[in-house]
Amino acid sequence: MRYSQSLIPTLKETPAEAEVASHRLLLRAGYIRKLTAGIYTYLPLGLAAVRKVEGIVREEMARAGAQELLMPMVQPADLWHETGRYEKYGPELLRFVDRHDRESCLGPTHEEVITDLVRREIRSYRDLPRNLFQIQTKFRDEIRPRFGLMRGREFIMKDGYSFDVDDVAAGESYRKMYDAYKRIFSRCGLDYRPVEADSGTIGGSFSHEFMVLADTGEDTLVICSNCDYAANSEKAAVTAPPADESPMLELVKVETPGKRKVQVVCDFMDIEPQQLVKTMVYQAGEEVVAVLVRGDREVQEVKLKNLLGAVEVTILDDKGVFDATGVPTGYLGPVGIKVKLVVDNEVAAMRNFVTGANEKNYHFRNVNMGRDFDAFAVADLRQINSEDPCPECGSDLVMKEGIEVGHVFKLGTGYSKAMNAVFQDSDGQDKPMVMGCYGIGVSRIVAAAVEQNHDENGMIFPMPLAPLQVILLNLGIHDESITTVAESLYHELQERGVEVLLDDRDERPGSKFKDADLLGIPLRITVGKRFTKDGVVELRKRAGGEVEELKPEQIGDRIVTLISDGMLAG
RNA sequence: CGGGGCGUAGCGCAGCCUGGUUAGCGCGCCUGCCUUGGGAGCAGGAGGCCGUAGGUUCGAAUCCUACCGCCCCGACCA
Repeated sequence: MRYSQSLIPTLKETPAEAEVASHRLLLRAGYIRKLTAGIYTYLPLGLAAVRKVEGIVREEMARAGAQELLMPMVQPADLWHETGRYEKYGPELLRFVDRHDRESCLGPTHEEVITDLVRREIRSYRDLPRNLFQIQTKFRDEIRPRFGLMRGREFIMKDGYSFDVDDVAAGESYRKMYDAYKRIFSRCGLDYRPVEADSGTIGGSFSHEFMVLADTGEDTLVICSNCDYAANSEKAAVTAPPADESPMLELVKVETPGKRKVQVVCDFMDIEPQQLVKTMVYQAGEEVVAVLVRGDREVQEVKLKNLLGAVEVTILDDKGVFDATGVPTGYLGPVGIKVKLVVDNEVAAMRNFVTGANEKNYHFRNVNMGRDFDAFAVADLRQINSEDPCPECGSDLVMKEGIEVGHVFKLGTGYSKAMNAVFQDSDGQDKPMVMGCYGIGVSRIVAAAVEQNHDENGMIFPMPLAPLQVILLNLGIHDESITTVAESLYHELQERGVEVLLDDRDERPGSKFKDADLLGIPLRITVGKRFTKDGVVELRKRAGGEVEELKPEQIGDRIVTLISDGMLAG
């Protein structure tokens, strides 16, 4: 590939829209261009990087026994009605009608389509298990696309689905995918962690996310400093403290005029936030629910959502709270509250705490559950933090930011039952297939790799993901001997199967060096003055910047060695 | 959708508050000379419906209204 004939529109200045490193650098290096919010064109180098990820995914999927197919992006609403997700999925599902007024949608994921296929084609337990995947452009009408390829509305995803005869076999399929995912992300040269995760809109009983560690990640992970425990913080179980056995004191009503915020009430009553319990009110589907957590804690809405089985929970504003409870915010409490009440298990273990009195300008002291109020449910409802112990071994936890690049789910029979995807078992009975589903954000991996591998000069691709392996700089376009060497190296490397970009532009050396750094190609060969003077060319690693000076005839072997080393790394 | 911000040349920005000749600057682009190991220099040049529509005004990039688009923070997720 000749630079002079390529579309690699590098930018000296950073476009104003780009915030994070991957977005900034992918734009600057001419890998991607935005068409509209959250929708990008992959330019030749960007596409080449995507193809590298796809290649690794395909190899590992094949190794794990999965087969590739390709499903339609446009899907009939009927299928989505069968599982109830046409309503449930929310506005992220882009719906439209075609010329015949048929309701349709753009596929954000393909459980419905694959299940429809499999229920038609698979009849017998003899045909199971099956594991099918595709690599395809998905569309999700994200509320807020951001960070370039990190969260687009249109993105490239590998999605796979397994079908098994029973839970045990499904567990085996899940494990195979889990292992394949580890190999994939390792081969991509990423620093990642598999973590326990919430299963979200996809549903299902059990799931893991694969998180690339990066400060710009949108998720927070908790990782045990001692054992293997790692989880998404929205899922991470908080260990309930032992019950406080101190005697219950008499309930006391205290006038607290104008004192509404936790800290203000605490200062006024001379207590710590740990002795106060706040009452948060949520709209959960049709119903309104109050949640009790300690004054210094945060409600984890995903946990609340799962407890209530709600599609969505949103915190109510002041007006909503007053309409639902008749009490202004700041004075809410569990005693005599008019809405469904759920309690964090930490609160359930407390004695003699302070809450609002459900009356403007009053709070209670010495509130106790069981005596003063009862709860609909007690559960782990709060956000974990770094002071909490590991739920597995009790050791300290570390919190880190992560980018979700993969997610595996045990789906069970939710979809197969809803869509009547059954097989006939050896005993002659029809049984629902047990499903799993497995996603990888292919285009997101490119962004994540850049987040993890860049410096002030540009991107630094790990060899397996690099769009090209070598950039060869001809610094003497007008010098015949230099050009002869550069051209012959170019041809030699190509013949040896090396992916090489020859910078044959009529540019000054400075520009070529800058662009080479920006593009992040792992190996750089420079043919210039030093060849004229000493007969050597320079070989430099983008990562680390080590330089070797070699005779042109030594380059080919050295490059081949470095590439194979780089492919194995990680 | 809630909160904040921004739309002026391909990119980055100034001008707007306080309306008034031909709308500027840097980078990039084109031509020529010169230069060639870390985004050189000189000279000349092209490129604007100042987001769109309406309004106020003798006069609007500038003031007002609406709409559209984009970015950032939150809920969503590969």
